[in-house]
Amino acid sequence: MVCNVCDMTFQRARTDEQRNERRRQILDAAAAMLTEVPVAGLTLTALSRRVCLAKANVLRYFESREAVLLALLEAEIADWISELESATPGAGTAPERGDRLADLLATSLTRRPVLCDLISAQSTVLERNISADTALQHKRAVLGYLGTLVRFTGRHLPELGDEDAATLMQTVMLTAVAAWPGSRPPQAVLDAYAADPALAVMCVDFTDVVRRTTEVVAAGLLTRERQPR
Amino acid sequence: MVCNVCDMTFQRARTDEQRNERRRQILDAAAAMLTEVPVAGLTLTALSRRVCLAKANVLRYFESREAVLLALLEAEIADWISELESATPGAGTAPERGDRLADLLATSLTRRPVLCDLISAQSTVLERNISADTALQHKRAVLGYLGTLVRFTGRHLPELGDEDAATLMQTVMLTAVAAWPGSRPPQAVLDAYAADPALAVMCVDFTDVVRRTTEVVAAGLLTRERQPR
DNA sequence: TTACTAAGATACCGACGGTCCGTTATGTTG
DNA sequence: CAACATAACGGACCGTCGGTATCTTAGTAA
Repeated sequence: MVCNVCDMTFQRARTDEQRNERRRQILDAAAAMLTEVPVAGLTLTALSRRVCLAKANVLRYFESREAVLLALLEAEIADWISELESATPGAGTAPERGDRLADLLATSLTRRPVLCDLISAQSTVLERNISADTALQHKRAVLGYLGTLVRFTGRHLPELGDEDAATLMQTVMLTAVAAWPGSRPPQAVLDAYAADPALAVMCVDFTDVVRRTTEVVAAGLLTRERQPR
Repeated sequence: MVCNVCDMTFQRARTDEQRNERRRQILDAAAAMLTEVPVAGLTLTALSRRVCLAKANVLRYFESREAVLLALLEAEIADWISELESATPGAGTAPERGDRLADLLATSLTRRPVLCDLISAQSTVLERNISADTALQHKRAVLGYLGTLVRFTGRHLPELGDEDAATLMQTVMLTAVAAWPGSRPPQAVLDAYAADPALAVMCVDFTDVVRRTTEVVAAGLLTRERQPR
């Protein structure tokens, strides 16, 4: 199946380098598809068609559909973090810096729908059908990224201790995960929301929720910092 | 298929009352199963076996598998709220009442794993495969419950305005949804967590996260209340 | 007793994730 | 250049999923 759509420079991957290239192609295709369909809608058949490979051959490179998505998640997190790291903390009072951090997190997450989709599907959908080995490896990777995020937070709000910085980041991530409109309801339902003013509340703005949560939690933690119980 | 396990007092539901009884039996069975398997693992076949009905007959009472779970979700929320309503606000400073509210929410949610499972699966899993009509009806019901929860919060922390009470409850629910260990990883993975101290962090305590988030967010909102930007 | 209606049971559908096995491209050796 | 060994590949296939169509039969009313 020589594909004239995909840029297959070789038909059969025989060296390690070529195999890595195949993995990358699969991940790229998955990422592209996730901009069109929700995580649950990404099927192996469709993915394999996209990379011009038979389904069995996708499973040759990843132990399961979930393993593909988990690998993609790690790549997306790494990319996001490297974007965050390029932002310098800046000056101002602690609340001001908290607000700026809130804005930075909210807008950068909003710009990465694929990442948000994957994170929010992580516990419910992804961590099934995975060998214990893969799961552990993934967890270790995520743990590393979490540490980086906490240090990042600490650099922006040094008045928070390590523990509170971790709490802040944890709360923000949890909120983001839950507030992400995972897979949007069908259009008919959205239309009905728009028609009924009472239901408009249902359409929470993701960016706004994440920003507000970060601001408020940072404020709460800073308050407690000053006057510990 | 006359079942000697289920308490089928009639074989064929012919009156409205009997049909409601069937619906209740189905919901009860689903609730019981959710204490054993995660939402994603509750299959129509298993559910129908449990209520001693053919699969097609379960779908006679609910438009789809998701509709069953959505109906169960509403029932569980209603039950939870009626438990919350029975708690009286009590006295003390605002932060003290905030902490008590945090504890109340955290412990009551922890005691309701089925509710947490369903809420956390709501956007990702449940709101698919539902007619627009059912979706709207469900959303309206949830909206009503949310309003009750916000009023409940306002009664415990009257110094928060309506808007901040809503923000608090929203954040708490979002955090709870995301922190809920949806469907637990396989036992082998859990064992490995226990073995590796660095991975122990992964086992966040749900009750603790919800309690802390509520406390901190309440504190943050109260701070801003006193000194609006 | 008979006839009608709707609840229940059965067979089936397409799509899913995943596996098996025969085929063949491709680098290596004579 | 030809023969070979190997492993990437393709496609047929499996069991299970949610859901539908259709037939059977229980329960009621005439």
